[in-house]
Amino acid sequence: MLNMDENFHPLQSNEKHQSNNMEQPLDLSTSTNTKNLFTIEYLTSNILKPKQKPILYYQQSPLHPLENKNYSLNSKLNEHVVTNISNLSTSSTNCALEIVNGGHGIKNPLFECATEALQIKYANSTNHGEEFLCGLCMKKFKLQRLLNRHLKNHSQLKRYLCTFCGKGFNDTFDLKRHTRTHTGVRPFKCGQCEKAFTQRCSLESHQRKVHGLSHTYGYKIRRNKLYVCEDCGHTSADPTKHYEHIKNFHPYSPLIHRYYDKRQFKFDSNSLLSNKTISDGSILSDDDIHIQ
DNA sequence: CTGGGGAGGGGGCCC
DNA sequence: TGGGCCCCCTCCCCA
Repeated sequence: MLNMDENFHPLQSNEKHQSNNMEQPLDLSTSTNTKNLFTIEYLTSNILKPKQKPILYYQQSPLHPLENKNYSLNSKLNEHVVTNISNLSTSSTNCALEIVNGGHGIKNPLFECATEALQIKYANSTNHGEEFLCGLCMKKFKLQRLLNRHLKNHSQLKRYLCTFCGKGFNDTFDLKRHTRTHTGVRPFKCGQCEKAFTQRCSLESHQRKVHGLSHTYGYKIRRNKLYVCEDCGHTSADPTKHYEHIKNFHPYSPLIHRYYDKRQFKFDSNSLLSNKTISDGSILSDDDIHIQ
């Protein structure tokens, strides 16, 4: 059983940053020679070596990749991006940067123009009857698109880059998961002790090994979805409360404009939001939420 | 050896 | 059909 933070209060900005524990974010600022800046050597030479345990949310400040300016909150960065979208679209860079993962990542500007991934894709995609075979590792897939995604795993060039450390991922969810190592967000809290984890499987492993608990889920059965605010760590099992939290505390979050996207919010049929009738200014109470 | 952190990779759903 | 997103299991590394 997970205990949601029933008395959530947003931390003050000076609480979110541990100045004595700050890593220097990767310099992704634009310049007159953007293409040279985004070389593989550049992107990999700045990856930070030492591991540092997160203490509070936000050890590092979210960085605007074009302007090389740090913001106290991810939502502040998003606010700036939103209000300066016209300037962003007319920037002088030859490689237009696209921010992903709520401002914590960027699309690798090298990915689209590089030919390596495409060469791998078209040189090794073979169809053997009902199966699709990877020519590099001989793995079989039921669908062409699963093979295509698998082929990207053979490329060292990653589609998405972390703005904190420059590490690359092919999946935005992997980037989001990785970002928690920088922000210190630990959504999965143990109900038996004070421990919290970045991944659900880590929590279940902890509960199984330390507390002797065993979950009742079958193999590969999906758990109840937990909505996580990657800005401040607020969690909720209720999509409506999650939406209201984002709207009230992070009004410039990109998620605000995607309430209709069922990949982001799965409202039930009784929810006002499911009918797209959003109530402005309504603040939901922070009830204690437990999920099995 | 054990527990925790982090990541790789595949399945599935929605846009 | 590809992209995006979320989830799962699994593995590896480290203290």
